[in-house]
Amino acid sequence: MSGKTILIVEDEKPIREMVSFALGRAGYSLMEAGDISEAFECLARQVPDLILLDWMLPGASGLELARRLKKDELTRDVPIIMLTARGEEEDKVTGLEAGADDYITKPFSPRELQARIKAVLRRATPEGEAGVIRIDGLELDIGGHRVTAHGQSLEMGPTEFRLLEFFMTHPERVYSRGQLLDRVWGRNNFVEERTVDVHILRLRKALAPSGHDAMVQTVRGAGYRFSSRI
Amino acid sequence: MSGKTILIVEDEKPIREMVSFALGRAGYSLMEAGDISEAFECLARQVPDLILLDWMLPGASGLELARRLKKDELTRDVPIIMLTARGEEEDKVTGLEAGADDYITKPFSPRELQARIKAVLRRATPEGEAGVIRIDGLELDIGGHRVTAHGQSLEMGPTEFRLLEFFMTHPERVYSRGQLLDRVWGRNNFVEERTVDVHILRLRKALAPSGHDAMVQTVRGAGYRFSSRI
DNA sequence: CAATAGCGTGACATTTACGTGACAGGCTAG
DNA sequence: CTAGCCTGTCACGTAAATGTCACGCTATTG
Repeated sequence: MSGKTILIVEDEKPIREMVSFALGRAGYSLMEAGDISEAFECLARQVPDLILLDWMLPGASGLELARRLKKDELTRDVPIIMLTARGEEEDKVTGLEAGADDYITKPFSPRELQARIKAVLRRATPEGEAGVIRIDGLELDIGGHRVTAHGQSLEMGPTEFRLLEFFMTHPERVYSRGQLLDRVWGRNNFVEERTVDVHILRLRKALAPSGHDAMVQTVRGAGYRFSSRI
Repeated sequence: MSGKTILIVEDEKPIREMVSFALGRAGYSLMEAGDISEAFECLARQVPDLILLDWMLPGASGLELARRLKKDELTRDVPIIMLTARGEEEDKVTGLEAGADDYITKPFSPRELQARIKAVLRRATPEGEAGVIRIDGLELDIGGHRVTAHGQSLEMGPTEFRLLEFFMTHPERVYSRGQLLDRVWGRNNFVEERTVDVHILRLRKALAPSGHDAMVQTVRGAGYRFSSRI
């Protein structure tokens, strides 16, 4: 439907074919590469909209490739999702440092993969340019990473900002702590669910000066909701 | 506490019992099937929230069952976790293509199983507009976890909300206290049947401000019914 | 009419869920 | 290196929710 092009760099053929099958059916255009040199061939032909990059590759590692991609002017803005084997948790940190936008632990399901891809593409697309969301006098400038109410600037930490960003793009709906961890913190991380409470508290404190803290609502036994209605 | 229902299809009884024990203690409602036909019996009775599906089954394979489940309208959206023996890597690919959402390699620990189940269930809830059910001026917004009547918000506890949600998705039909305990509280819990009465009372009180409490009707000797007709 | 089973309802103890302050570790800038 | 911010986790107190019971009312049965 969208016709986005995705490059997958993965040396294990079964996985590559599975991904190719699943994404092809989802309407994406696929380019496949089994190693680094093939990857560069593909990149020379067309700059994809997203890159799926295996962590373990013959020759140079996926990490190295990620670094090089992030240095090149042409591929700098192409989001990267790393594919890692289970238990390489430390690698995750290095991978994200190298410029990866997300990562998935193998084995993963097509459904999960599609969800991640959708999420990453949504984050990467020019939505950031246009983005000033305004609800009930509260303004969120995504590009400028700024929150204002009645001209007054509201200060908050990065996590609170992401939380508010998610809330303002998904208002009037309840999200459980688990869902918020998925959507705001990123998937498969090992953060306690109660941590969400603390950041909700911090977000409320940050919104308090303008009185918008009342929009962050607790739904007992269900989760939290951002709403202009009482 | 969530009361999600899980169907396990597995011919090896020891594994089935281990899983059943572990998940039962974790608060899930279990349905067990030893083969394909038993699986269909269970599915006819109730559509579960998740299916644990053994790869090797007598008769048709788990793969075949997965395919059929993904074709049926009712069970299309139910996530499936495949249970495979070690080293069936290719099967895994095929299984995921067939629509499985995840897979676990035997032997697995109850802890790992629970983690996977939790993860899959968390992702299963779709992003799209969860429907708003409206009966006779009473509106139930499932996604927003809200009940309104004529723009006025009606407050109630979590259990009352689940009860009303069940009633509004199954109106015009009488349910016994036992059935309500099964469907709203979840199976295998040890709650007195008379407790249902109390929550019916609380639900009626919550609906009273708009006069919709009359829709919760007592059928003497049989149970309760939610109906717009008097 | 009396006896009885079924149901409504207020009260209460316990459990659960949530808000909140405090704190240690990590990261960054100076 | 140090100071300061951000983050995740914990512990504790409080408010809400839950399950159970007892009592009384009501419909049903004989």
